[in-house]
Amino acid sequence: MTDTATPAPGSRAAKPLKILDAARELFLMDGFSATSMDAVAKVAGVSKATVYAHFSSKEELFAAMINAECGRTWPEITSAEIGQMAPIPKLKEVAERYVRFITGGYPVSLLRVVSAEAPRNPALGRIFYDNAPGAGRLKFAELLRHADAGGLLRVPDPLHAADTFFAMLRGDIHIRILVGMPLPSEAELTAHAREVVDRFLKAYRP
Amino acid sequence: MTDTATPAPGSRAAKPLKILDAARELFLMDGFSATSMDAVAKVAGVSKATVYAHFSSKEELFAAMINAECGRTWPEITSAEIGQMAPIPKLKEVAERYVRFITGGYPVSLLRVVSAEAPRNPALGRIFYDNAPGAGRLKFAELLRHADAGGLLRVPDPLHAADTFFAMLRGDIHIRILVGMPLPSEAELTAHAREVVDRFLKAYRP
DNA sequence: GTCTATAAAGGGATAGAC
DNA sequence: GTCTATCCCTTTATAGAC
Repeated sequence: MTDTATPAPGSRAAKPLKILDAARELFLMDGFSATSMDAVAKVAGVSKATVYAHFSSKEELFAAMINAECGRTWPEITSAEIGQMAPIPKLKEVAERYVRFITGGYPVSLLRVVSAEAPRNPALGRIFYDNAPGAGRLKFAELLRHADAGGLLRVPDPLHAADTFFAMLRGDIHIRILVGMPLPSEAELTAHAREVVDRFLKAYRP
Repeated sequence: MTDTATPAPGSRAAKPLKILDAARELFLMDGFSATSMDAVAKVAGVSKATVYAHFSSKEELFAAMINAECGRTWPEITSAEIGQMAPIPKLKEVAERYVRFITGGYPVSLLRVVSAEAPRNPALGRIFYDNAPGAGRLKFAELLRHADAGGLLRVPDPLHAADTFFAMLRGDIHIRILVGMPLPSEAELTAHAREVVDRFLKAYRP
């Protein structure tokens, strides 16, 4: 299974990776239909026949790209060092990280293309969901269960509370970014995250 | 200005409307790039040359369609009869309507195509935002200002609170639908709306 | 596996008749 | 305004040489 390791630049398996890189860049920027296999080949620095030697169709290349991106290790919104914090700083740190994460260009682009193709390829939507938002909510619900057990919060339905927490953090901002409106300033983002944590604590206070 | 009224089926201006109808159907289903002008002409029941006689390019037709859709009267989430209700039933009614609205196929499709084209056409994103989510939040913020004045809630930033309210209602559900996952049952939707209203009231209690 | 060259189909847009 | 027919380019995908 040496193929799964990152290959050296000159090695054989370097080309499929270059193709996937090019596919990511173009599909995420222009969407599925507006991206041509010619463009992918050009950006990858290979011939179009080589692209087809590794991915039998445009649909398959797109699916492979989405799978690869969803399989990535997403930034650890709820990481190990957070586990050691006290509950309230923990919430604040998660909020801060999540807001930064969802306003990043890359997750926005990924959501855009996945949602655009979802009517024709719901399987990819499911993969995206399970790996990105779905994974985060499960972890965070666990954190809320602990906060409940510790008596800090009263959370009868941790999964729904996790959804509410992240939804509040996305707020209006996420939709605005999705439709191409300008990003709020860093200060506004921080203020937003803090306000949301305060409201969330109040809403789930015992 | 007789052109602005709905023309009779046989009249001259009926064709531009048929073209716009076809454009809406196809663009919302397949996205901008995957929709061909041939298909629009076919669905509209006219020749392609006629399409170009009214809309000088594919981009212009798309923009005209988005403009027309955003200019529509959106369902009155905050309508006149709601204005007569007591504050809490008012919130519940708005919540119920909003959840039904955003889970409808049509608003989801519109958001999908607008967000997909937003990187290349931010002006359309702005039009969409100002007419749909943007208009709703302004109205609802007004409602919250009244609730604050009446002493029911304590809302220092009504606009942010309105964003929070709608974001909580979108919750995880909106993302799931965007990426093509199945809709929750009617009962789940109702339970969700009620839970959110309760949490919101608690979070903004004086 | 990788290339160049090309097939076969479909795309946006227009000319010219009525 | 509306049609038919067509131009010209791009697209996906493959054939065949190395």
